[in-house]
Amino acid sequence: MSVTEAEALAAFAALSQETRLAIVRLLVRAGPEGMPAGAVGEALGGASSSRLSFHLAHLEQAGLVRSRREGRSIIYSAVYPTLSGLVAFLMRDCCDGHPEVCAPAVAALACACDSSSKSKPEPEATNA
Amino acid sequence: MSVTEAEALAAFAALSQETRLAIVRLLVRAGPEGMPAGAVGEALGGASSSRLSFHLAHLEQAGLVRSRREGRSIIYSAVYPTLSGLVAFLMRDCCDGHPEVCAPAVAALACACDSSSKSKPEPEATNA
DNA sequence: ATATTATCTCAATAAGTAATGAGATATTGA
DNA sequence: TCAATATCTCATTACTTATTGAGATAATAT
Repeated sequence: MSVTEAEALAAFAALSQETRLAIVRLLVRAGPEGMPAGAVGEALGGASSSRLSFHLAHLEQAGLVRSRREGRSIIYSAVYPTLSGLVAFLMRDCCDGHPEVCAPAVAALACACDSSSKSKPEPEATNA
Repeated sequence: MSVTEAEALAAFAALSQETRLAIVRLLVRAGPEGMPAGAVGEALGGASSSRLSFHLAHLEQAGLVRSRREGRSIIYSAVYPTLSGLVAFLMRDCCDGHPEVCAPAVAALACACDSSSKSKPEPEATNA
């Protein structure tokens, strides 16, 4: 759950690239089960295999995604705890001296996660 | 409050550099009033003025900080709505298909912002 | 074993980003 | 106006990162 500065830097760097940000968004939406590299490439509109592999490896090294082999495919999935930790890292700093600025961020989250944060207080599955 | 993909990419790129991340954290803690460029440089342990100016300009272009002239100093301050929007951007994607993964993120925020999110449901001051 | 599918690895090239140092601009006080 | 303070701008150099294409590795089916 806690993210070091080095980890945050790596994660931000990974997220600051168009292809990688698209991959992360795609995998986050794909859910914990993830999807094979080939499907990611197709969804991105045909990225070359080497390029795709490069970005997936970068994301994996940054801890934003993970992979597992399944048959002849390699399935990639988002690592939700890293995303949560990144948010916590930013907000922790944010709150440190001026808690009042956190309200809007929490409000934004509460809005986006309306059904989960208000109706489903169930224990998390993939959090760190 | 809404952040486009291009804005998110710019913000992530800005946050992925050690000096700039340190600046943002410093300014976020400095509060809405901000602090002069020179003080930022000193707090960072003596960065050259050109280097500091370069990074501050980068952050300002990414919408993470803003500046105003005050006497002979230029005061920089964090733009909280961009940070909130960035969080909302990530979480919006996160929630889109799998709301259950948001719970940990919200919990992390609620924990970090305990006093503000639970005791002070006052209207936000700097949100977009 | 061989062919096929799926993905990774490597080397080369191209492009973008950061640090440095010199100098320019703006504000204030003598 | 002149000097001092505070910060920005520009050019150079060094470093890092992304793309491409060829080829290697792993798993499966015939």
